Amino acid sequence: MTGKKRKTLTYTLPEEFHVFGFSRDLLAWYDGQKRDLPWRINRDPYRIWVSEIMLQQTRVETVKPYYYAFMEKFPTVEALADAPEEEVLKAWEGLGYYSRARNLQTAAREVKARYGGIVPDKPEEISTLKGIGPYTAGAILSIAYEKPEPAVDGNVMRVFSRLLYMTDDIAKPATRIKVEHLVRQVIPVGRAGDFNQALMELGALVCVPRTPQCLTCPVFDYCLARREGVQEELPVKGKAKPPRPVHLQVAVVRRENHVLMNKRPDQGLLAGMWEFPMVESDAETPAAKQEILQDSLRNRFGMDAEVLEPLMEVQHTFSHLHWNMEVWRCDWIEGEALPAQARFVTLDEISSLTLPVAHQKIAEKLKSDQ
DNA sequence: AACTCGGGGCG
DNA sequence: CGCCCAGAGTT
Repeated sequence: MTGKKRKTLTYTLPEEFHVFGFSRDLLAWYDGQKRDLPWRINRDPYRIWVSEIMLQQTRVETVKPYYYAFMEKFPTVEALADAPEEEVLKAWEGLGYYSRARNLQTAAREVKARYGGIVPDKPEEISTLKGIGPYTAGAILSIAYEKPEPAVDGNVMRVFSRLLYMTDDIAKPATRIKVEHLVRQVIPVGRAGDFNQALMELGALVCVPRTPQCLTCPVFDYCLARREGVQEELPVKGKAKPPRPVHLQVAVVRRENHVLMNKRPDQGLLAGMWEFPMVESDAETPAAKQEILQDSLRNRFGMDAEVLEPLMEVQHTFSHLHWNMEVWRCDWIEGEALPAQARFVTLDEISSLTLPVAHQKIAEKLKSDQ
């Protein structure tokens, strides 16, 4: 009965918002309750920038240790711009969404070359930098430069959907545009950065996804969803597609005390990271799996190897993929001319390469078995 | 507008 | 287990 399409809804701010009440009460709460976070010690645009990139789709507690290490290693735009790409990727290892790291360095080099190392403070300039989308542009401009720009992330979407009883699907891009227009109307002059952070802080600490803590909410009085008792039904969000299963045969090819590793292409999934060679296959029988793996090693690495026995199975789920990995112990037989992206390394050397978590699981087992 | 792109924490 | 996280780039 209920179709997917719905009449377009428009929202206006209740009168209370216009008399500074909402912004004043939210900021007062933020001034007293804000967390002590490492990117809040000053307003250095580069420090804010790095934090915002790391925080994309990533929790504060996860980011903290990476942030400390990253700022230690790359303290300035120039330090990041001049660093080897491999080192930047290594600093990102385990954090996920690795294109963030590559784009961040690309943008740092752009800032050094085109803007004299100064992060631009104009929306139309900063938005051209790789990895800086609508949210991150608004966050840097408001927090570092006090520009009155909205910074609408998942927290702000949730907070506003409840405040204004919005039933739009927050998974849709059009909804973010609506919320940006609404936020723009309530940014207090001179405190844009704190206000945007206060909205996010509220979403992170009080107006949380499940079981929002309305009794301690500083803007309880303004919330239309709470007024109707529907705060736990909001926001509306369409369901994501389940991850697609992928079956992989993985080779641990040993040659004396070395293991064959392969560097993934510099585009696409896990770009530029190292892995144990593997091949996608829906083969059913062990013999068929062994043959496919052996053929793949010959075709891709010009190598004869014997696929001996199963070592372990590894499951790993991404947002859109589910890897079923069957790992095989293999022995190198012959073949010396490895392609450029492949190397034999010792177990100790593996830890200096940048590996995705799924392959770290394999490396750990090899180390524990030796 | 839909898809790709990681990994972990929590109820 | 499903959901969500200070989203952006590509098609």
